Amino acid sequence: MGQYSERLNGIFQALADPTRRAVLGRLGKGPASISELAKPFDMALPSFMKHIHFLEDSGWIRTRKEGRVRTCTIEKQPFAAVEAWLSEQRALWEGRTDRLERFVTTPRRKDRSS
Amino acid sequence: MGQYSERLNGIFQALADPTRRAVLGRLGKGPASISELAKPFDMALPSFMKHIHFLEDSGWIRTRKEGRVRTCTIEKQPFAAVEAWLSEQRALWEGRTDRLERFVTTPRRKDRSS
DNA sequence: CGAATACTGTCCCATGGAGCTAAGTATCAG
DNA sequence: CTGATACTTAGCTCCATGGGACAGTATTCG
Repeated sequence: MGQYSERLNGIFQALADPTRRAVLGRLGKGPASISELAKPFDMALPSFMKHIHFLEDSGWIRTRKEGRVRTCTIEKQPFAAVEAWLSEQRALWEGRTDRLERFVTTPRRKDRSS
Repeated sequence: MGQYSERLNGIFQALADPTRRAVLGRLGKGPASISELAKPFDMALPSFMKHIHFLEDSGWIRTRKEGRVRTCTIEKQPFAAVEAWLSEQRALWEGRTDRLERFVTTPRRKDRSS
């Protein structure tokens, strides 16, 4: 339950940046080259590359260079890790829903924005 | 797909730290006071408080002070936000699994009834 | 060969994160 | 009133992150 903690640090931190989430969104549709990925972002290439490296180091993507083009593909393991964490958490939560009813049964003030 | 982006930044970044994940784990079992939450961590209280504030600012917890004791409770809405993001991502992914088969050799476990 | 393309390496800079200590405030117990 | 408890505020380090500029390398094209 707790020793892949370090891996989760990077996995979640990678998601904490909108550029990186957008890159994952794009890669979810299929592999792409660096410059193709970078195009939508108004950002210098070296800056953008840092995001790519972060995604690669944290395990979200894999990259491979052919000729002068580096192609990126998404990895699915981190999704599983995130889902596993959510499951654990939900299990705790649901193990005590009764005690929580005073808080959650009232309709939340927040929009459900889904 | 992208306008709650800012909220997700904080939501994910909050999870990028093991102390904060542990706090959420603890709070998943029920509300607790600051000092009760802080006890397991070898950390000065002000340092720990930053994590609490981070969790509160990002929406993961709510706190309320009664007398001199501040009690923290977990919020469920960020879970929904994370799950929504995962769903979006999984949808993209699964829309093209065929093209990905060369990378994904392991059987993909579908979502288990969330 | 020479030029364009696609990264890559290096350095700089501002901000923010994560930790600390020390001192302050506000209950609560006696 | 005094003292302990439970935070809170302030201010300080150190390092990581997210951005930039600029120059360099390595392919590919004409």
